[in-house]
Amino acid sequence: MTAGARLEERWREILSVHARTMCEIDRALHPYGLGASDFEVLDLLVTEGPEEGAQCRVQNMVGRVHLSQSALSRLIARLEKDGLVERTMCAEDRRGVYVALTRGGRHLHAEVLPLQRAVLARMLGDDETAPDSAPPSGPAGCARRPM
Amino acid sequence: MTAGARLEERWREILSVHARTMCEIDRALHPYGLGASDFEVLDLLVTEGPEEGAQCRVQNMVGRVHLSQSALSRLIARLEKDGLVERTMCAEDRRGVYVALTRGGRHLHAEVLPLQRAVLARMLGDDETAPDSAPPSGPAGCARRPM
DNA sequence: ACGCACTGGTTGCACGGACAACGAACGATT
DNA sequence: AATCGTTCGTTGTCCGTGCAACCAGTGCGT
Repeated sequence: MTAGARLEERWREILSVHARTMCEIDRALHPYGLGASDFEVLDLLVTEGPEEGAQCRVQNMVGRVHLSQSALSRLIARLEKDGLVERTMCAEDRRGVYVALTRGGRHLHAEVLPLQRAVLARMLGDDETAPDSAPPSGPAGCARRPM
Repeated sequence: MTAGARLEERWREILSVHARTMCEIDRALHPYGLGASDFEVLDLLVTEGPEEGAQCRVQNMVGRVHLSQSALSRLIARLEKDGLVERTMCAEDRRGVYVALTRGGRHLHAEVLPLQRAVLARMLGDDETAPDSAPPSGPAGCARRPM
Protein backbone atom coordinates (compact mmCIF):
# COMPACT_ATOMS: atom_id res chain seq x y z
CA MET A 1 0.00 0.00 0.00
CA THR A 2 1.59 3.14 -1.19
CA ALA A 3 1.81 6.12 1.07
CA GLY A 4 0.66 8.13 -1.89
CA ALA A 5 -2.49 6.06 -2.14
CA ARG A 6 -3.34 6.77 1.47
CA LEU A 7 -2.92 10.46 0.86
CA GLU A 8 -5.02 10.19 -2.24
CA GLU A 9 -7.72 8.52 -0.20
CA ARG A 10 -7.65 11.23 2.45
CA TRP A 11 -7.79 13.85 -0.24
CA ARG A 12 -10.80 12.27 -1.89
CA GLU A 13 -12.51 12.18 1.46
CA ILE A 14 -11.81 15.85 2.08
CA LEU A 15 -13.00 16.68 -1.40
CA SER A 16 -16.16 14.74 -0.83
CA VAL A 17 -17.03 16.16 2.54
CA HIS A 18 -16.24 19.64 1.39
CA ALA A 19 -18.35 19.44 -1.72
CA ARG A 20 -21.32 17.88 0.01
CA THR A 21 -21.31 20.19 2.98
CA MET A 22 -20.64 23.31 0.97
CA CYS A 23 -23.48 22.45 -1.34
CA GLU A 24 -25.87 21.76 1.50
CA ILE A 25 -25.05 25.06 3.13
CA ASP A 26 -25.66 26.80 -0.15
CA ARG A 27 -28.94 25.03 -0.47
CA ALA A 28 -30.02 25.83 3.07
CA LEU A 29 -29.09 29.49 2.79
CA HIS A 30 -30.31 30.06 -0.72
CA PRO A 31 -33.87 30.93 0.30
CA TYR A 32 -32.40 33.81 2.27
CA GLY A 33 -30.46 35.08 -0.70
CA LEU A 34 -27.15 34.01 0.74
CA GLY A 35 -24.38 31.75 -0.45
CA ALA A 36 -21.84 29.90 1.61
CA SER A 37 -19.25 32.63 1.15
CA ASP A 38 -21.71 35.30 2.12
CA PHE A 39 -22.43 33.52 5.34
CA GLU A 40 -18.75 33.03 5.99
CA VAL A 41 -18.24 36.77 5.80
CA LEU A 42 -21.28 37.58 7.87
CA ASP A 43 -20.20 35.08 10.47
CA LEU A 44 -16.75 36.57 10.54
CA LEU A 45 -18.18 40.00 11.12
CA VAL A 46 -20.40 38.77 13.91
CA THR A 47 -17.76 36.88 15.79
CA GLU A 48 -15.00 39.32 15.12
CA GLY A 49 -16.57 42.69 15.49
CA PRO A 50 -18.83 42.80 18.50
CA GLU A 51 -16.67 45.50 20.00
CA GLU A 52 -17.76 48.95 19.05
CA GLY A 53 -14.72 50.69 17.70
CA ALA A 54 -13.12 47.55 16.36
CA GLN A 55 -14.75 47.55 12.99
CA CYS A 56 -13.22 45.16 10.54
CA ARG A 57 -11.11 46.51 7.81
CA VAL A 58 -11.25 44.60 4.53
CA GLN A 59 -7.58 43.94 4.84
CA ASN A 60 -8.11 42.00 8.05
CA MET A 61 -10.87 39.93 6.56
CA VAL A 62 -8.98 38.81 3.49
CA GLY A 63 -6.79 36.51 5.52
CA ARG A 64 -9.72 34.96 7.33
CA VAL A 65 -11.93 33.96 4.45
CA HIS A 66 -11.10 31.71 1.58
CA LEU A 67 -11.53 34.38 -1.02
CA SER A 68 -9.31 36.63 -3.03
CA GLN A 69 -9.26 40.29 -2.25
CA SER A 70 -11.24 41.12 -5.34
CA ALA A 71 -13.86 38.51 -4.65
CA LEU A 72 -14.21 39.77 -1.12
CA SER A 73 -14.57 43.30 -2.38
CA ARG A 74 -17.40 42.35 -4.68
CA LEU A 75 -19.03 40.18 -2.09
CA ILE A 76 -19.05 43.05 0.39
CA ALA A 77 -20.49 45.28 -2.28
CA ARG A 78 -23.25 42.74 -2.78
CA LEU A 79 -23.94 42.52 0.92
CA GLU A 80 -24.04 46.28 1.13
CA LYS A 81 -26.46 46.46 -1.74
CA ASP A 82 -28.67 44.07 0.18
CA GLY A 83 -28.40 46.24 3.24
CA LEU A 84 -26.60 43.68 5.36
CA VAL A 85 -23.37 45.57 5.89
CA GLU A 86 -22.17 49.11 5.62
CA ARG A 87 -18.92 50.38 4.25
CA THR A 88 -17.44 53.41 5.90
CA MET A 89 -14.09 54.88 5.12
CA CYS A 90 -11.79 55.16 8.07
CA ALA A 91 -10.11 58.37 9.00
CA GLU A 92 -6.72 57.16 10.16
CA ASP A 93 -5.99 55.45 6.88
CA ARG A 94 -8.04 56.98 4.17
CA ARG A 95 -7.46 54.16 1.77
CA GLY A 96 -8.88 51.66 4.20
CA VAL A 97 -12.51 50.69 4.46
CA TYR A 98 -14.38 49.71 7.55
CA VAL A 99 -17.05 47.08 7.17
CA ALA A 100 -19.77 46.83 9.76
CA LEU A 101 -22.90 44.76 10.04
CA THR A 102 -26.15 46.59 9.93
CA ARG A 103 -28.94 45.67 12.25
CA GLY A 104 -30.52 43.71 9.44
CA GLY A 105 -27.31 41.87 8.74
CA ARG A 106 -26.95 40.86 12.33
CA HIS A 107 -30.52 39.76 12.43
CA LEU A 108 -30.26 37.70 9.28
CA HIS A 109 -27.13 36.04 10.54
CA ALA A 110 -28.84 35.09 13.75
CA GLU A 111 -31.68 33.73 11.71
CA VAL A 112 -29.63 31.49 9.45
CA LEU A 113 -26.95 30.45 11.92
CA PRO A 114 -29.01 27.55 13.25
CA LEU A 115 -29.55 26.32 9.74
CA GLN A 116 -25.87 26.33 8.98
CA ARG A 117 -25.13 24.59 12.24
CA ALA A 118 -27.75 22.00 11.44
CA VAL A 119 -26.17 21.27 8.11
CA LEU A 120 -22.77 20.99 9.74
CA ALA A 121 -24.13 18.62 12.32
CA ARG A 122 -25.82 16.56 9.67
CA MET A 123 -22.91 16.41 7.26
CA LEU A 124 -19.88 16.09 9.47
CA GLY A 125 -21.47 15.54 12.80
CA ASP A 126 -19.48 12.46 13.67
CA ASP A 127 -21.32 9.97 11.56
CA GLU A 128 -20.74 7.29 14.14
CA THR A 129 -24.43 6.65 13.81
CA ALA A 130 -24.47 5.35 10.29
CA PRO A 131 -21.28 5.51 8.26
CA ASP A 132 -23.08 5.16 4.98
CA SER A 133 -26.58 6.26 5.67
CA ALA A 134 -27.31 9.67 4.31
CA PRO A 135 -24.13 11.70 3.80
CA PRO A 136 -21.92 9.16 2.04
CA SER A 137 -24.67 8.43 -0.42
CA GLY A 138 -22.19 7.68 -3.10
CA PRO A 139 -18.83 9.37 -3.24
CA ALA A 140 -20.52 12.07 -5.15
CA GLY A 141 -20.29 15.77 -4.82
CA CYS A 142 -22.71 18.57 -4.99
CA ALA A 143 -24.40 18.34 -8.27
CA ARG A 144 -26.11 15.13 -7.47
CA ARG A 145 -29.12 16.57 -5.78
CA PRO A 146 -30.82 18.99 -8.08
CA MET A 147 -31.95 22.21 -6.55
CA MET B 1 -18.24 24.93 24.90
CA THR B 2 -20.99 24.52 22.41
CA ALA B 3 -21.17 21.46 20.27
CA GLY B 4 -21.93 23.79 17.43
CA ALA B 5 -18.70 25.62 18.01
CA ARG B 6 -16.73 22.41 17.72
CA LEU B 7 -18.42 21.64 14.45
CA GLU B 8 -17.73 25.14 13.28
CA GLU B 9 -14.10 24.66 14.09
CA ARG B 10 -13.91 21.40 12.20
CA TRP B 11 -15.62 23.00 9.27
CA ARG B 12 -13.19 25.90 9.20
CA GLU B 13 -10.36 23.43 9.24
CA ILE B 14 -11.80 21.49 6.34
CA LEU B 15 -12.40 24.69 4.44
CA SER B 16 -8.85 25.75 5.05
CA VAL B 17 -7.19 22.53 4.07
CA HIS B 18 -9.36 22.19 1.03
CA ALA B 19 -8.70 25.70 -0.21
CA ARG B 20 -4.99 25.52 0.32
CA THR B 21 -4.51 22.11 -1.18
CA MET B 22 -6.81 22.70 -4.10
CA CYS B 23 -5.00 25.90 -4.90
CA GLU B 24 -1.59 24.29 -4.69
CA ILE B 25 -2.64 21.51 -7.01
CA ASP B 26 -3.93 24.06 -9.45
CA ARG B 27 -0.68 25.90 -9.23
CA ALA B 28 1.41 22.78 -9.68
CA LEU B 29 -0.57 21.57 -12.67
CA HIS B 30 -1.06 24.91 -14.34
CA PRO B 31 2.18 24.74 -16.33
CA TYR B 32 0.81 21.62 -17.97
CA GLY B 33 -2.41 23.31 -18.92
CA LEU B 34 -4.42 21.40 -16.37
CA GLY B 35 -6.60 22.39 -13.47
CA ALA B 36 -7.45 20.38 -10.41
CA SER B 37 -10.71 19.16 -11.91
CA ASP B 38 -8.99 18.14 -15.10
CA PHE B 39 -6.58 16.03 -13.16
CA GLU B 40 -9.38 14.51 -11.14
CA VAL B 41 -11.02 13.33 -14.33
CA LEU B 42 -7.80 12.09 -15.86
CA ASP B 43 -6.99 10.25 -12.67
CA LEU B 44 -10.41 8.69 -12.64
CA LEU B 45 -9.96 7.47 -16.18
CA VAL B 46 -6.56 6.03 -15.40
CA THR B 47 -7.58 4.18 -12.29
CA GLU B 48 -10.98 3.18 -13.53
CA GLY B 49 -10.48 2.20 -17.11
CA PRO B 50 -7.35 0.17 -17.56
CA GLU B 51 -9.42 -2.69 -18.87
CA GLU B 52 -9.84 -2.56 -22.57
CA GLY B 53 -13.54 -2.86 -23.20
CA ALA B 54 -14.51 -1.15 -19.98
CA GLN B 55 -14.47 2.36 -21.25
CA CYS B 56 -16.05 4.89 -18.97
CA ARG B 57 -19.38 6.29 -19.85
CA VAL B 58 -19.93 9.91 -18.84
CA GLN B 59 -22.82 8.77 -16.72
CA ASN B 60 -20.52 6.67 -14.57
CA MET B 61 -18.08 9.48 -14.12
CA VAL B 62 -20.59 12.04 -12.95
CA GLY B 63 -21.01 10.32 -9.64
CA ARG B 64 -17.30 10.06 -9.04
CA VAL B 65 -16.20 13.61 -9.57
CA HIS B 66 -17.39 16.68 -7.78
CA LEU B 67 -18.80 18.31 -10.85
CA SER B 68 -22.18 18.76 -12.40
CA GLN B 69 -23.01 16.87 -15.51
CA SER B 70 -22.74 19.96 -17.64
CA ALA B 71 -19.41 20.93 -16.19
CA LEU B 72 -18.12 17.45 -16.78
CA SER B 73 -19.35 17.53 -20.34
CA ARG B 74 -17.51 20.73 -21.08
CA LEU B 75 -14.42 19.57 -19.25
CA ILE B 76 -14.30 16.43 -21.34
CA ALA B 77 -14.76 18.53 -24.44
CA ARG B 78 -11.77 20.60 -23.37
CA LEU B 79 -9.67 17.53 -22.71
CA GLU B 80 -10.62 16.15 -26.09
CA LYS B 81 -9.68 19.39 -27.77
CA ASP B 82 -6.29 19.06 -26.12
CA GLY B 83 -5.99 15.53 -27.35
CA LEU B 84 -5.97 13.92 -23.93
CA VAL B 85 -9.14 11.90 -24.25
CA GLU B 86 -11.36 10.63 -27.01
CA ARG B 87 -15.10 10.49 -27.12
CA THR B 88 -16.67 7.60 -28.93
CA MET B 89 -20.31 6.84 -29.08
CA CYS B 90 -21.24 3.44 -27.86
CA ALA B 91 -23.31 1.05 -29.86
CA GLU B 92 -25.45 -0.58 -27.18
CA ASP B 93 -26.82 2.72 -26.00
CA ARG B 94 -26.60 5.26 -28.71
CA ARG B 95 -27.21 8.17 -26.44
CA GLY B 96 -24.26 7.20 -24.26
CA VAL B 97 -20.72 8.35 -24.81
CA TYR B 98 -17.58 6.44 -24.06
CA VAL B 99 -14.61 8.42 -22.85
CA ALA B 100 -11.16 6.95 -23.19
CA LEU B 101 -7.71 8.29 -22.52
CA THR B 102 -5.46 8.74 -25.48
CA ARG B 103 -1.84 7.75 -25.31
CA GLY B 104 -0.98 11.39 -24.75
CA GLY B 105 -3.49 11.67 -21.94
CA ARG B 106 -2.13 8.65 -20.18
CA HIS B 107 1.37 9.98 -20.60
CA LEU B 108 0.52 13.41 -19.26
CA HIS B 109 -1.22 11.89 -16.28
CA ALA B 110 1.83 9.81 -15.48
CA GLU B 111 3.90 12.92 -15.78
CA VAL B 112 1.90 15.07 -13.41
CA LEU B 113 0.85 12.41 -10.93
CA PRO B 114 4.03 12.76 -8.87
CA LEU B 115 3.49 16.48 -8.68
CA GLN B 116 -0.01 16.07 -7.36
CA ARG B 117 1.15 13.51 -4.87
CA ALA B 118 3.91 15.82 -3.74
CA VAL B 119 1.42 18.59 -3.11
CA LEU B 120 -0.80 16.21 -1.18
CA ALA B 121 2.11 15.06 0.91
CA ARG B 122 3.15 18.61 1.57
CA MET B 123 -0.29 19.96 2.39
CA LEU B 124 -1.96 17.19 4.30
CA GLY B 125 0.92 14.86 4.86
CA ASP B 126 0.39 14.53 8.56
CA ASP B 127 1.87 17.78 9.68
CA GLU B 128 3.12 16.18 12.85
CA THR B 129 6.38 17.84 12.00
CA ALA B 130 5.32 21.41 12.50
CA PRO B 131 1.68 22.17 13.18
CA ASP B 132 2.05 25.77 12.17
CA SER B 133 5.08 25.86 9.97
CA ALA B 134 4.22 26.18 6.34
CA PRO B 135 0.66 25.03 5.62
CA PRO B 136 -1.17 26.76 8.44
CA SER B 137 0.54 30.02 7.59
CA GLY B 138 -2.45 31.93 8.70
CA PRO B 139 -5.93 30.49 8.46
CA ALA B 140 -5.98 31.83 5.00
CA GLY B 141 -7.13 30.26 1.82
CA CYS B 142 -5.89 30.20 -1.68
CA ALA B 143 -5.67 33.73 -2.74
CA ARG B 144 -2.86 34.52 -0.43
CA ARG B 145 -0.03 33.41 -2.64
CA PRO B 146 -0.25 35.23 -5.92
CA MET B 147 0.32 33.18 -8.99
C1' DA C 1 8.58 69.59 0.04
C1' DC C 2 9.25 66.26 -3.66
C1' DG C 3 9.59 61.87 -5.48
C1' DC C 4 9.45 56.81 -4.77
C1' DA C 5 8.25 52.21 -3.42
C1' DC C 6 4.56 50.13 -1.27
C1' DT C 7 -0.12 49.03 0.61
C1' DG C 8 -5.34 48.94 0.39
C1' DG C 9 -9.27 48.42 -2.30
C1' DT C 10 -11.86 48.52 -6.73
C1' DT C 11 -12.52 47.38 -11.66
C1' DG C 12 -11.64 44.94 -16.52
C1' DC C 13 -11.46 40.66 -18.18
C1' DA C 14 -11.70 35.79 -18.88
C1' DC C 15 -12.79 31.30 -17.16
C1' DG C 16 -15.05 27.52 -14.86
C1' DG C 17 -19.20 25.88 -12.84
C1' DA C 18 -24.26 25.31 -11.86
C1' DC C 19 -29.03 25.39 -13.40
C1' DA C 20 -32.39 25.01 -16.91
C1' DA C 21 -33.81 23.83 -21.40
C1' DC C 22 -33.10 21.04 -25.23
C1' DG C 23 -32.71 17.00 -28.61
C1' DA C 24 -31.76 12.25 -29.14
C1' DA C 25 -32.40 7.69 -27.78
C1' DC C 26 -34.26 4.07 -24.87
C1' DG C 27 -38.03 1.29 -22.48
C1' DA C 28 -42.61 0.30 -21.32
C1' DT C 29 -47.36 0.52 -22.17
C1' DT C 30 -51.37 0.18 -25.13
C1' DA D 1 -46.36 0.22 -34.29
C1' DA D 2 -47.37 4.66 -32.03
C1' DT D 3 -47.01 7.17 -27.71
C1' DC D 4 -45.49 8.55 -23.26
C1' DG D 5 -42.27 9.07 -19.62
C1' DT D 6 -37.42 8.74 -18.60
C1' DT D 7 -32.44 8.89 -19.20
C1' DC D 8 -28.09 10.58 -21.40
C1' DG D 9 -25.41 14.12 -22.91
C1' DT D 10 -24.91 18.91 -24.87
C1' DT D 11 -25.80 23.81 -25.02
C1' DG D 12 -27.67 28.64 -23.50
C1' DT D 13 -27.20 31.65 -19.93
C1' DC D 14 -25.97 33.66 -15.65
C1' DC D 15 -22.98 34.27 -11.72
C1' DG D 16 -19.03 33.98 -8.70
C1' DT D 17 -14.08 33.91 -8.68
C1' DG D 18 -9.14 34.77 -9.65
C1' DC D 19 -5.57 37.45 -11.92
C1' DA D 20 -3.86 41.66 -13.59
C1' DA D 21 -4.20 46.40 -14.00
C1' DC D 22 -5.52 50.39 -11.89
C1' DC D 23 -6.05 54.69 -8.80
C1' DA D 24 -5.84 56.58 -4.12
C1' DG D 25 -3.31 57.07 -0.19
C1' DT D 26 0.64 56.26 3.01
C1' DG D 27 5.39 56.41 4.75
C1' DC D 28 10.11 56.81 3.76
C1' DG D 29 14.25 58.77 1.97
C1' DT D 30 16.65 62.62 0.22
